[in-house]
Order: sequence, then structure tokens, then C-alpha cells
Amino acid sequence: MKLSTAEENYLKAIFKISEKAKKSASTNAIAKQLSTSAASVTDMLKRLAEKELINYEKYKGVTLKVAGIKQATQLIRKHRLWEVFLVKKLRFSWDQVHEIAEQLEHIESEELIMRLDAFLDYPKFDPHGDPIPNADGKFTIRSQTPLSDMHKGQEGMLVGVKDHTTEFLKYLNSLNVKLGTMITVIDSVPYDGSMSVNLDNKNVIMITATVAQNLLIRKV
Amino acid sequence: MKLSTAEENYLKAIFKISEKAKKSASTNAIAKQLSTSAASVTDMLKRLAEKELINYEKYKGVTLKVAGIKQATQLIRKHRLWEVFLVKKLRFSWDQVHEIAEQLEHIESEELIMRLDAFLDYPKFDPHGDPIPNADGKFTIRSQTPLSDMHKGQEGMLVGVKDHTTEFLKYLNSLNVKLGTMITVIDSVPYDGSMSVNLDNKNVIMITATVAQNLLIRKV
DNA sequence: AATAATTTTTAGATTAATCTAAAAATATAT
DNA sequence: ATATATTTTTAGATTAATCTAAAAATTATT
Repeated sequence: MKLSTAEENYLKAIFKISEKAKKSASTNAIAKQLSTSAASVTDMLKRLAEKELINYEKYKGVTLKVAGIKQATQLIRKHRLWEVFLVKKLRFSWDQVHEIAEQLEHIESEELIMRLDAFLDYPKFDPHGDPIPNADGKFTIRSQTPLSDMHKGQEGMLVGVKDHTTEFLKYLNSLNVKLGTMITVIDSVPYDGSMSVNLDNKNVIMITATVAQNLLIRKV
Repeated sequence: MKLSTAEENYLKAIFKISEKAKKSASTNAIAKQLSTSAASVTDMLKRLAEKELINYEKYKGVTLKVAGIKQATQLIRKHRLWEVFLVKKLRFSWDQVHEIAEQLEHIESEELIMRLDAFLDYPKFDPHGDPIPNADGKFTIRSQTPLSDMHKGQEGMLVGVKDHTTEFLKYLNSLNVKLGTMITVIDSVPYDGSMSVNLDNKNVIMITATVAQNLLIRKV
């Protein structure tokens, strides 16, 4: 089924909200995610329900039906593959690619995505460390822990970031923190959750709890 | 100025029609080019005139203003760069890229196009031999003749095709005719304009006038 | 130049996606 | 459990882009 850009964006928003909250998505949550009004969301939910893409009962929130999940994961696949292209081939920085990929993900061509995937050597993760679903919608799973959950002396590699905003990523750039950076917890302050960490066994920096929560580590 | 996809498509259509006919574009010609109704065209022309992108007087046809030409050439630039990407990097055949490039050309990001251009090594021509305008909108000019205008004994290299339809390009594939193929006129029949031509000094084939008109040759 | 044919525009609708404001339903708090 | 707050839906408009059918203007033909 061919969907409009708007419809695709709603499906993706519902997918992301349900994934994070692990329950049905509310009208307001969707409105917030898409920066639109609750009334617009209600309108669109009716149309998506009509097309059998979502389960929707008035006042009860929505979940995706199988067809909706398929569409959403394909969209995420496209988005993340394009991000890899932008960073690996066009040498964009990881903080510049989101908006462009938001546009590219709506290009419709199966063949294009198959070839792009091959051209990029079938990447499993995007430039922010998020898993790229394969053509069947399967995500690669990887054990990872927020840095904020690690204890003094523990060590690991940065494999992902939770916050994708330009500001956060630029801050990481300024600290010279990137995917692959080795991080060791030197000290953590129970009072405010801030931490001292060693980067690549070279320099020690201090980060706040908020930052630590947004860094995903694969322990060694 | 940020334009909608529809507006961009109208500007491109007007550009192409005026370029070919070397005069103002009529409502019907635009409608035909875009497979839409004349009424829709009139509506859109009013809006484009309002935005100062075209010169439009009722019943008189339209021409592009400077701002409209700029938009149209940038669109053509994007389309042709994406076609190069699809053929050179993703290994699509030249008969498969048009529709995908029609979508990609509407992606909005100056930075993306600058980087894509560099990634592709600043190509001057697309996979069909059409010139790619540079960032300033300048086209590279090249002397070329339709094969149909050449005479017995004349020789040259195929540098472009006028017809971009899948059917025509697939027919050329079947003849093993591609950009770069050397073509010598063995014989031409005045009665119907058909020709016998030698390809790469290997084999001789017969083509109709229609085909010959759509093959652009740079004479040696 | 008058008439016929063609082209273009207008009038009036339609659809998708959005909005604000008001009403209705649900959830929360005393 | 009743009142209050919050969330969600409905009602009614708006905008961009499209359509068909009819009217108006232009162009072509005898």
C-alpha cells in the first residue's frame, strides 16, 4: 500500500512512542512527537484505522497492526540506511544528518533501498548506534547499558546515543566522544549522579547524570 | 524561497517546454507534460505569477522570470546529479533511474547537493548525456548532431539521447548501443530516412529515422 | 469577415491535511 | 463520590492541489 508522507510520519511516531513506553500511544503523545494539534491526530487516526494500519478505539490510544508495524520498520530502515550513506559516503557529521534523512526516508523504491544497502555493505547500525532493521524488519539486538548504570572501575565501549539532538551530539564532538570511544568509570557521585570517566585511557572528564543516561555502553 | 513539489514540477515543465520550443509555454503544453488538466494548470499559473516566478498574462502563455529559471535549473541539477549517483554508484541501468530521480530531486538541502556533487567528482553530464548545470546554473555546451543529420561515411561518438523513455533505452541496450559507442554512417535511405550504421567498427545495424533523430553524436 | 474549431479560463466541487474553539469523555484529587 | 483537571473528540474553517463542465477568448478556415 502506498502511503502519504503524513501517514508514514504518523506510523513512525506511533511506533517510536509504543516502543519507548511499551504500551499504546496516546493522542497527545503523538501530537507532541509530530508538533501538531491533538485534533489533527484524531483525524489522522481515523484514516489510519480505516486503512487497517492501526488498532484504534476512541479515547483508548492506538497500537500498530501488523501492516502498520511493517510500514514503520521499513521507514526506520530507510531512514537509518540513508544516515549511514550521508555520514560514510558524503562525510556529513552525525549531528547534521537527521533532517535530511527525514526527507530521504519517504523516497519510494524497493530497488533503491536494496541497492543502497548493498552499496553500504549491509550495515547493522546507523551513525548514532541505532540498529538498522533488515529487509524483513528484524532488528539486530545488542547488550548495552546506559553509562549512568555503570559503577566505579567498569569499562566499556560507546556503542550508541539516546539523544539525537544536534546540541547533544555537538557537545559530544567537543569532548571528542564518538562511537567506539572506550570509557572507564573513574568515579561517580551518588548525590547528583555525575561521573568522572576516562576516555580511551587518555583523558579524564566530568559529565552530568543527564549526559551519562544518554550514552549507551557495551561493557568489556 | 521554499516551494512545494507541485510548484517545482510546474517550473521544470515550463523550463523544458520553453527550452525545446524556444518560446512561451502554453497552458495545454504544460498540462500534457504534467499529465494534468488545463484547469489545474491555469490555477497553478496564477499562484506562480503571484510568487513572481513566472510572467503570465491570461491567454498569452508563460515564460519564467529569473527567479523561476534559477529554481528550474537547480531542480535539473539535482535530478541529473542523482541520476549519476544511481547509475555510477548504485549500478542502476540508465533506463531505470528517471522515476527515482523525479523523487530525489525534491529533497531540500544545499549542503547535500554540494557534497553529492563532490562525491561524484563534479560530473558534467548525466547518464543520458544531458548536461548538468553547475551550482550557478551554467550548463556545459557541447557540439552535437542528431545521427539523422549525418551523411554516408561520417563518423562520431554517441554522446546523448533525446528520448529518455524506458522503451527507447531498452531498445538501445538490446542493440548494445550506449554512450561512447562509435557510430559510422554506412548508408542512409532518403525515402524513409532509415540508416545503416556501423557500431564500434564491429557490426552493422539498420535503424529507423525516429531512432536516428534521438541519437546525438559528437562528430570526429 | 463570419463561422467553426481549439484553447484557456472560470465556476463549483472534492480530497488530504491542517487549524481553533467548544463539547464530551476520562482521569485525578480532595 | 463528587468536583476539578486533563485528554480527546467533534464541529466548522482553511489551504493546496486537483477535477469536470460550462463559458469566454483566441486561432484557424472557408
